[in-house]
Amino acid sequence: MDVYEKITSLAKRRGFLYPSYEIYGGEAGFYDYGPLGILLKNRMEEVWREYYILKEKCYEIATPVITPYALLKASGHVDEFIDEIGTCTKCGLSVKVEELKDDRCPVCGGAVEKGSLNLMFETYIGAKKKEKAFLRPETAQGIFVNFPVLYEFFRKKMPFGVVQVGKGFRNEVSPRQGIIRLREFSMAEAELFFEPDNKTHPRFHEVKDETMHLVSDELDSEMAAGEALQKGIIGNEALAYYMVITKKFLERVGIDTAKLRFRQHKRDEMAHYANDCWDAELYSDRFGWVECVGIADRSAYDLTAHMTATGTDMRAFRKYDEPRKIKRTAILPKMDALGKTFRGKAKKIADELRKCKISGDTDTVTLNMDGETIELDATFFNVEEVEETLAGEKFVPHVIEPSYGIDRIFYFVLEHNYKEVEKENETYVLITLPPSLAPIKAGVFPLVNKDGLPDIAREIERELRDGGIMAIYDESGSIGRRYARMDEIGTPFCITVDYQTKDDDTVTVRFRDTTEQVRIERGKITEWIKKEMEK
RNA sequence: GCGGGCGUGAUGUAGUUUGGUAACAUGAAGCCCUGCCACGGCUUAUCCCCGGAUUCAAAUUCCGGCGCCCGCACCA
Repeated sequence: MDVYEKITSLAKRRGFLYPSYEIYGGEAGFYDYGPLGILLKNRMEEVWREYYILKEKCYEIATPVITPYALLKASGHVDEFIDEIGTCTKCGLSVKVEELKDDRCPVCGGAVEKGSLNLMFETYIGAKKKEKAFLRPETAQGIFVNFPVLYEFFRKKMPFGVVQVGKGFRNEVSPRQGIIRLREFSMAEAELFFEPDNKTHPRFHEVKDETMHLVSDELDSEMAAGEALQKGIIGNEALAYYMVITKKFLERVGIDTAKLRFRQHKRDEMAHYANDCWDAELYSDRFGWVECVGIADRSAYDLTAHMTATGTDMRAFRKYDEPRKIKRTAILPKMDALGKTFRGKAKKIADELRKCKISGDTDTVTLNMDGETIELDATFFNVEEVEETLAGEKFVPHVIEPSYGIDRIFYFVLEHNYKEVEKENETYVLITLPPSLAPIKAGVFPLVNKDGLPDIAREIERELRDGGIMAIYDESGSIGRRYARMDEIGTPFCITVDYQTKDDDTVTVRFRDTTEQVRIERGKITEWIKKEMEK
C-alpha cells in the first residue's frame, strides 16, 4: 500500500472522509467529510480567514451557488469552459477538435465522432419559466458582480479585498485521485482590487526576505520575494506578497514547505481570464506535484466583461495628486436662442450639443433626437477654447486573485503529516497535525478503571470542553492502546489521571510526537493547552 | 470518454482456477484484567457492489450497470 491508500483507509476508518452515496454504489468525484474530517477542514478555513480577514483586512461575502447564464456568458465561462472533443471510432483516441486533421483522427486517420463538453453543471431557475443557469465554477464571479456596492462599502478606497469561502462545481470528464479532483469542491478565494499601475502592498518590506521555491521555464530555485520581484520574475509586488502569504498559511496548517513550490504558468496554459499566474504546488509521494493554490493576475478582465455586458459602471475613481488643468475645445449652447426656438426641448438639445465632437471651425451641427433631425447653426452655440480642471480619472481596477483548493490542501495536510514509526516490531501510525488544527485536542484517560479514577477523568473532560477545548474521554483497552488511538487521529495531548491525582490534583500530559510526559496541575490544563496551541 | 486490472465485515486480505455451510488479521462494542505506550482473557456485532442470465445450486461462470486503480485523453 502506498501513502494514498493508507490515508484513504485510515480516513474512512477514523471518520475523516467517506466516498459519497456509497450505499447507492458511490458517485465519482464526490466525497463526504466525516466527523473528524469536518473539524479539521473547519479549522483550516478558520485559519485561512485569520490570514485574509483579520490580518489582510479583507471582508468576506457569501453569494449564491446558482448563477444565471448571462453572467457566465459574459465572464467567458460559457464559451471557454466548453471542450469540443472528437473521439476516433477506430482507435478510440480523444482529441480536441482543433487538433483533428481534415476532420479525421490525427493518429490513425479514422472517422471521428464529435461532441462538446461543458464542464459546468447546468440547471434551471424557476419551475415553469425555465431560465438557464449553472452551478458556479468559481466563487470569484459573485464578488466581481458586486464590485460597485463593495467599492462603496470600502468607501472608495483602493486597494481593497473581498473573499469568499464556499463550494464550486466542475463536471470533470473523469475525476480520479479521490479528493484531489472533485466535482463539488471547497474553495477559498480572495479578490484584491488594485489600481492598474500600482499593484503594491504596504507591508511588502516585511516579507521581502522570505524565500520561495520558484519554478518557471528558465528557473528552478529558492529565491527571496524581493529578489524575484527585482529581477522581474514575479510580475508585481502584490503577486509576490500574496505568494509569501500563501506559503505562511500553508506552513501554519501543517504543510511541509520542503514539498512546496511556486510554478509560473506558461502562456498557453493560462486561464482565459489571467495574464500572469503562479501556482502553489504541493508534492505528493503518490501524485507528484499537484496544484493547490492559484495566484493569478486577472487584470481588468472580469470587471470589463461585466461592464460591457450590463452597462454598469464597474470603474473606480482616482484623484490626481494635483488637479490637472486641461485645455479643450468646447461647444457652449446659447440657451436664450435655444429656448425661444425649441421651447420645452431646449434643455435636451443643449445636453446633446455638449456631447458633440467639434473642432474650432465648426459652424453647423446636426443632431438626431428621437427620430427627429435638428440642424443647428452658429446662432445657437459658441465654440471656445476652455480650460477645465480635472480632479481625477476613472479606471477599471485590476484584480489579483489567490484561490485555494481547500480539499486538496486538506489531503496534503494529511499526507505531509502521516508518519509511521517502528515500535516493538510493529508499524505505529501517527498524524503530526499542528495542535491548533487537530480535530481533537486532548484525550482524557483514567490510568485504570477503578478507585474513582474514571470519575475524575470524566470531570476533566467536562472542564476542558467547558473551557472551549475539544476533548475525548476514553477508558477502553490498555492505556497504550488509547494513546495509539489518539495518535492515529492527530490528537496532540493525552491527559492521564493516576493515583497521584487523588493526592495532589495533578495529571500527566503526554505529547503525541515525543511521547514525553509532564505533570500539570489539574486546574491549569485548559490554559496550558491553549498556550501550547499558540506555539 | 476509450483500453486494461479490480470490487468479500469499519479497514487490509484469503477463498474465484475446479460452482456446494465464507475464513484470517486489525479495528469496534460489552465485561474482566491492567500503576503509563496498541501486545492479556471471555463475549458480541458486522461482509460476498447492484441488476439480469446459466444452474438443483453462483462470492466463484456469462452479460449489463456503478464504483475504485493504472494508462491515453481531459483538468479553464
